[in-house]
Amino acid sequence: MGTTSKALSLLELFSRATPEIGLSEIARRAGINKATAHRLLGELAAHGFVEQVGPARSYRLGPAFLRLAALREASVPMRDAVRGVLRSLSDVTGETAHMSVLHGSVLDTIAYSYASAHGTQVRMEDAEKLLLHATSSGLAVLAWSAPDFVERVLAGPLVKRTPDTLTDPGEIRARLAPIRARGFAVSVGGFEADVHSHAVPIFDSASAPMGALAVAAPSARMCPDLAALIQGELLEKGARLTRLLGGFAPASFPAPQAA
Amino acid sequence: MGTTSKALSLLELFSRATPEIGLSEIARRAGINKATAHRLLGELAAHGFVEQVGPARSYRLGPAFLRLAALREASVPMRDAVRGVLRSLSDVTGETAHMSVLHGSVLDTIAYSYASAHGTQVRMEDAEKLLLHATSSGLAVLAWSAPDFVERVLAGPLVKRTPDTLTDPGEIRARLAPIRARGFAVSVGGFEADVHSHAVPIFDSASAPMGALAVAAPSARMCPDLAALIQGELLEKGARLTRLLGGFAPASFPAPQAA
DNA sequence: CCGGGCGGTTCATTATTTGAACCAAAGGTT
DNA sequence: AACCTTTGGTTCAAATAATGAACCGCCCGG
Repeated sequence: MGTTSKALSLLELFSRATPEIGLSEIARRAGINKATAHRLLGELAAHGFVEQVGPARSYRLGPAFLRLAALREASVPMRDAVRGVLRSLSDVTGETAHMSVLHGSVLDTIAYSYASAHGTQVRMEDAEKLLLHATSSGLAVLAWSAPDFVERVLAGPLVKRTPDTLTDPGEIRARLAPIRARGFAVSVGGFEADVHSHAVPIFDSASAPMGALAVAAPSARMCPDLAALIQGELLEKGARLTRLLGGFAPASFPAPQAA
Repeated sequence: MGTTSKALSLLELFSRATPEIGLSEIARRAGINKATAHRLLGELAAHGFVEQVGPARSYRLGPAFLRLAALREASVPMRDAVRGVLRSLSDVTGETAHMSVLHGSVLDTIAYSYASAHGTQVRMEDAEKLLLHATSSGLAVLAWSAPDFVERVLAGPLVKRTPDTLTDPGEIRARLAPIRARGFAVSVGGFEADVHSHAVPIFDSASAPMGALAVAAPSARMCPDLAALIQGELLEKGARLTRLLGGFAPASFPAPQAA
């Protein structure tokens, strides 16, 4: 791994749960020397990627991301399209909708939308990184991924997040064909207990799955009617989002109008 | 300069005008070897900071900024506050409002808002980086900056962007005291010809100027009434924004209610 | 069919990164 | 108040990683 990668990986340490971290803690979590961490953070800070704050001189993500995210949006409008789709999904289904994009072998949640209807909602604040084998979003992505990528994921350690998490490679592999046939994936309590979620893949311009659109509901509220509603909405909105982002569903993807 | 800084500075090459750049072009503009650029871009790409696109394999800013900008917003809510203030500023004044933050010795424009009123508007798309000596925003920041920082800026090369750009260190120095007394800075055609702009500084939690809030109007439309309106609005909205961002105006800052 | 541009790769040379040991300062505990 | 631990930050010789000229194969226009 290059020096630059080490520096960039320091940025991965920040999360909603830990938005500010001290020097020693960063070095410890990243598994690098304190002096090295200090120098790398200095370089990141010079470019506005991190900044120091407070009397403890803790580090947090810097202001450069405002500018760069705006620039990214200018060249690849995505946020607005995603937001609109999520809003309408959560409105219609009355449940939490979220979108995540593939990053290495995990899914990063980039946006979510809560419904105003119910008191209980599946919350997404603490689910920034989704595991491919443990979520409906992950299964949706795997189902349309290249076989060697799937095998690499299934070969790696499959963390058992909950008692219901699928960790048997064979079982997961067997689930992918039905997902491909129906166009969406389902997970019941695989990531968080008592959460029933549906997901459809979103494709890029090369027809490769680049992420997933999902609706998560409390298991207690799931029923055939709600499931049918969510599935129909996801297939329709997923197809629309893929188009909005300039992507194409592969020819093998089931036609959305097939009810 | 460290290796990491070189990699990060590649990100500065992207702009609204050039959102996608090829490998050779990147190496040329950054003044580094093609092989080096290739390796650095590879590391950036592995973390989602850039991505390759199209048959030409050009590079553009990557999707990681969506996630990181969202995280930055979660720890330092800024964008929403800025947006709201800008919107109301451009509505009330009928002119273009913009916000920029200090980054080294330039100002990065992070957001702007156009008014719906006039056909002619000062456009901000091509003004991502503002020079401190040539803009009202820059003068507003300089007026409340530490003397050694001011001297360092005035010592450096002062680019003459237009015939009206101030480039005499002595003259600029002399302008800062009146700015401090009134609370806002003015620039007439110093950055773009025929643009008349006003700006107030925005302060951070240490009462240091972290950026500026500005209103830019075509010179032809400027008159005493409009100037008075803009000045009053800027002082009020600037004070509010400083507070919204968790900052504090220094004791020396003129009270906004002093009409 | 020939340049000349492109993206990407190789490998010996070189300069940069690295980390143990070291500060001074700031709590916590006895 | 003496002590221990941990904090952010610094130093410098040793070791590792970055570097760039030359090199592909490719595609496009002449």
